[in-house]
Amino acid sequence: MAPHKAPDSSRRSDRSRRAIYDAALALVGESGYRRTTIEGIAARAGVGKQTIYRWWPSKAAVLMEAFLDLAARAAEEASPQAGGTGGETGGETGGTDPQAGAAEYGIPDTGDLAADLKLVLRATVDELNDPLMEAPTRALTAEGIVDAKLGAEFVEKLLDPQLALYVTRLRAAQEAGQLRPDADPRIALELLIAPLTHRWLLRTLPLTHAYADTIVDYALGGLAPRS
Amino acid sequence: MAPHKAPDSSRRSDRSRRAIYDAALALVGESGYRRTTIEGIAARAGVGKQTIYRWWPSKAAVLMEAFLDLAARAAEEASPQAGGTGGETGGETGGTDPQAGAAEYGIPDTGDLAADLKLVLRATVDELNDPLMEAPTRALTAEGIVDAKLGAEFVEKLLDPQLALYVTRLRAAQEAGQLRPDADPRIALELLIAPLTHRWLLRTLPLTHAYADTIVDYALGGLAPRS
Amino acid sequence: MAPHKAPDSSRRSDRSRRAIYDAALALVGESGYRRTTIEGIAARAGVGKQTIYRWWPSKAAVLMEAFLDLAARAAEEASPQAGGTGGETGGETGGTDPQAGAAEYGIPDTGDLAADLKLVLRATVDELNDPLMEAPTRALTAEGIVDAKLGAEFVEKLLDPQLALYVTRLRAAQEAGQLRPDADPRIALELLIAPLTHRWLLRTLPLTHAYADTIVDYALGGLAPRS
Amino acid sequence: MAPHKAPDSSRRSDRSRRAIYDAALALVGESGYRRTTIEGIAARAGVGKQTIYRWWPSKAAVLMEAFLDLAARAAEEASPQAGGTGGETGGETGGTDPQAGAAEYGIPDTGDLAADLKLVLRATVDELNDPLMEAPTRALTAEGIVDAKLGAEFVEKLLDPQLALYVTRLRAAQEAGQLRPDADPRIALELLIAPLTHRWLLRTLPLTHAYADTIVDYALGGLAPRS
DNA sequence: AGCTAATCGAGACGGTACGTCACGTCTTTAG
DNA sequence: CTAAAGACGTGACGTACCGTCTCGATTAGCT
Repeated sequence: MAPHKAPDSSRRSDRSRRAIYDAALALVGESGYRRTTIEGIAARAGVGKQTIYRWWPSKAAVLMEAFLDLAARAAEEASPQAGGTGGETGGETGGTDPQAGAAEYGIPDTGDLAADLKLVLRATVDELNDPLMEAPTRALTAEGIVDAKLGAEFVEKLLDPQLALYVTRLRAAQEAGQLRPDADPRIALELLIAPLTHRWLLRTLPLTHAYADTIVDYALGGLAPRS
Repeated sequence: MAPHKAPDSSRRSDRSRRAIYDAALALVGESGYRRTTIEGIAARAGVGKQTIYRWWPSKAAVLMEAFLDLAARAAEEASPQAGGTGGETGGETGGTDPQAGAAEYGIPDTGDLAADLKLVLRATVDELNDPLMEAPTRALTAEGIVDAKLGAEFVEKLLDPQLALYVTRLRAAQEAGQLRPDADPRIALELLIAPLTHRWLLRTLPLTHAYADTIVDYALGGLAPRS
Repeated sequence: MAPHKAPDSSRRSDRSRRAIYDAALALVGESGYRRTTIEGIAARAGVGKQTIYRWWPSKAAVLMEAFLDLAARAAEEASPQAGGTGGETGGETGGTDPQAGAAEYGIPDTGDLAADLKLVLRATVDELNDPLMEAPTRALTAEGIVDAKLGAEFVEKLLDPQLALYVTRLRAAQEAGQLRPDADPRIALELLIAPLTHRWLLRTLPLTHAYADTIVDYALGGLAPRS
Repeated sequence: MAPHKAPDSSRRSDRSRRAIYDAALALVGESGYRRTTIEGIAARAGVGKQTIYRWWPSKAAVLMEAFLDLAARAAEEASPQAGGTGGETGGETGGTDPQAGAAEYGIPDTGDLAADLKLVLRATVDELNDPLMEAPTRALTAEGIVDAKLGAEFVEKLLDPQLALYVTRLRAAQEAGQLRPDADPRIALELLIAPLTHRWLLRTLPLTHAYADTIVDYALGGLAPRS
C-alpha cells in the first residue's frame, strides 16, 4: 500500500512528463478515455511504459495531472503579471502551482449579484459545452465518482478552489445586503451550481444560457410566491 | 454495429437470465464494477459467455437490466396491491424503479409543500446513503456520464419517471398557490434535486437530512432577502 | 505444479499447432534461439500468445515438439510403407507417433561390425555438421543441460530411441562373436557416440569422417597394444 | 560490437570486482543461472550496474571469470608449495582450474596406466557429481554450447589445460609400451573423457565410479574379442 | 411423438492491454 | 575519471478479458 516506493523525483525527466501530458490529453480527446491506454500514451509520448508506471498509479491519475497542468498553464498564460487590482481572491497566484485554472480570476462584483452570477454561470455553461474539454472532464468526473480517492483529489484540486470563489462573492453580497444574512454561502452556492452540473452530467435537458439565468432567478427569488 | 440481430427471445432461458442478474449484482457488490468482468459473470452464473453476448451489448447493459429487475422485484414485493393515499413515506424507496414501484405512489400532498418535499428528499438522502445500493448506482451513473447512449437509457428508465413525480406535485402546488405561477416545474425541481445529487456524486460534503431541509428552505424562500 | 490444468485437447486447432511449429523452427533458424521470443512465434504464426501458453509450458517445450514433429514428418515421408524387411527394430513405426526420426531405419548389419559402425557414425557426423539442424539442436541440448525436466524429455524422446538401435546392433555383433561377450552394449555404445557428441558440443576440434573412423578403430581394437 | 573500448584497468576497484564475483556465484547457486540477472548481481554486490557493464560483455562472461577466480583461489590455497609425487588423488579437484591449480600436478604415473586413469576419472566423477559445482558448471557449459565465442573461451581456459595432462600421461604410456604406438593421444583421451561428460551433460544414466572403471577397461582393452 | 432448429454450457481462438522485469545506455553526484 | 545510484527507452514476459467462433447436448415449438 506504499503509494509508490517514491523514486527520486529530482532526477525526473521534465521532457517525458510534458510529453506524457500532451499525449494523454490528445488521445483522450481523439478516442475517448476508455479507448485511451497507457501503452498508447507511452507510445505517443515516445516514452517507456515504465516511466508512466514509475510516476503515476493509474491512467486516471495521469489524466488528472495532465488536466491540472493544462489549467495551470492556461492560467499562467492568461495572467502572468498578477497584481491583485480587483477581485483578487485566492491568493494562489504562484505560477508554479498546478492548482489554478480560472480560479484566480474571481467572480466579478459590480454590486448587482444577479447579474454577476449570471455572467459567471453563463461562462460555466460555455465551458461545459466546449467540446474540447468535454471528453476529459467527463472521463475524470466519472472516474472520480467510482474511485473515491481520485474523486477526493478531483474535488480538492479542481472543484473546491472554484467553489471558494462563490463563497467569497456570496459573503460580499451578504455584507451588501443582497443575500439573506442567515444563508450559508457554502450551501447557497450549491443551489446555483448543482443544477448546471446535473444537466451536464446526466444530459437530461440542454444546458443553455437561458437555463443559467433562470436558475439564478429562481434561486435568488425563491420558488414560493413573494408575499 | 448491427443493433443485435435479435435472436428469438421466446426461446430464451429464464433461468439463465435470472442467474446472470444475480451474478452481476453480486460481483459488482463484492469487487466493484471495474473488476467485474463478463467472463466472471458467466462463470458465476454457470452460463456460457455467448449467452451474455447474445442478449446484451455490454457489461453496463447487463448491470442496468439487473438493476431494473432488482428494483422491479423489490417494488412488486412491497406493494402487490398498490395504494398510497396519505403521508406514505417509504414510497421514495424507489429511486431505482422501472416505472413500476414507488413511481406509482407519487409525492405526498398534505397541502404543505415544504413539508412534503422535505419528507421525500430525506428519503432520497437515506437511499443514496444506503451502502448496498451505492456501488451499482455509482457504477451505472459513472458509465452513463461517459457513454451517452447508456446515459440516455439510464435517464429515460430510471430518472425521468421519478422527476415526473416532482413535476406533478409542483404543478399541484402551483394550483394551490404555494408555488410561483411563472415557475417552470421541470426547472424548479432541479433546484431541489440537483444539490443532493451533486453532494452524493462528488462527495464534496456529507449528505444529511439537515442538508435536504436547508435546500428546501433556500429553494422555496429564495436566497435574496425578502423585502 | 499441475502441469497445465489441461485444456480440452480434442478441441485443439491443428492449423495453429502446425503454424506454431513452422514459425518456431523458422525463427530459431533465422535469428537463433535466444533472440526467438514467444511473442515472435505467435506473431509469425498468426496466433494469439495465449494459444502458445495454453499448450506449452515454455519456449523450449515448443521448440522440442516442433523438432519432434519435424523428425516425425521427415521419417514418415522417407518410409511410409514400412514393412520390416531388414534391420527393423523399434517397432515404433506408427505413422502418428512423433517419436521417430531416423530411428526406425536401424543400423545395417552386413556382418562387418566396424564397417557398419563407421557408416552410421559418418552419417551422424554429417547430420551434426548440417548447418540447418545445428541451431535448433544446440539450443535444445543446451536447454536440456540446464533444465533437467526438459533434458529428460529430450533424452527419452530423441536420444534413447537412437541409442536403442546401437544396443540392438551390438547385441547382434555379440552373438556373431564380433564383440566381447562380457561387454555391456549400453556402455559400449557410449565409447562410440560420446566422443562425437563431445567434439560437436564443445567444439574442441573439427568433427570429420576420419575422426569417426578412428574412434571406431580405437574403441573396437582397444588402446592398449595387442599382445 | 567494439571489443569493449577497454577502460583504464589500472584504476579498477578490486573491491567491486571481488564483490561481483561473490554475488554472481552466490546468486547462480541460489536461483540458477537463468534467474540470475545483472541487476541482481549489481544490487547484491552493492555496485552500480555500469560497473559490471564497463568490465564485462555479458552475464556469462562475469560468471566465467568468477568461476576461474574461484578455482584459482581454491588452488592457490590448496598448494602454495606444489608437490604431488605419488598417488596424489585430490589433485583432480581442479577441473575448474585456470591453468593454475591442479593442472600442474598432472596425472599420476605409477606405471600402471589403467590404475592411474581410473584414479583420475573417479575423481572427475566425484567432481561432476558435486552439487555445489553443478549449477554454475552446467550453466557455463550450456552457454558455451550456444555461444561459440564463449564456448571457445571455456575450452581454452578450462578444458584444454586439463586435456593436455592426459596427452602427457598417454604419451608417457606410449613410451612405456602400455599404449599402442600408433594411437593419437589427443584422440585416445576423448575415448576416456567423453563418455563421462556425455552422461553428466545429458543425464542418460547415473555417473559412478564403476562406470569410470568400465570405460577405462573397455577403452584400453577394446570392444572386439581378443584373439 | 418425433423432427428440427435455435439456445444452451463450455471453452478454444486471435487479439489487445495489462503491469512487471530486465536489458543496456545515459546522467547525476560524490570521492 | 571511476564509482554508486538509478531514471530512461525498449521490449518480452506471462496473465486477464475481450468478443467471435465452434462444438455436442438439451430443449422448445411445429408438423
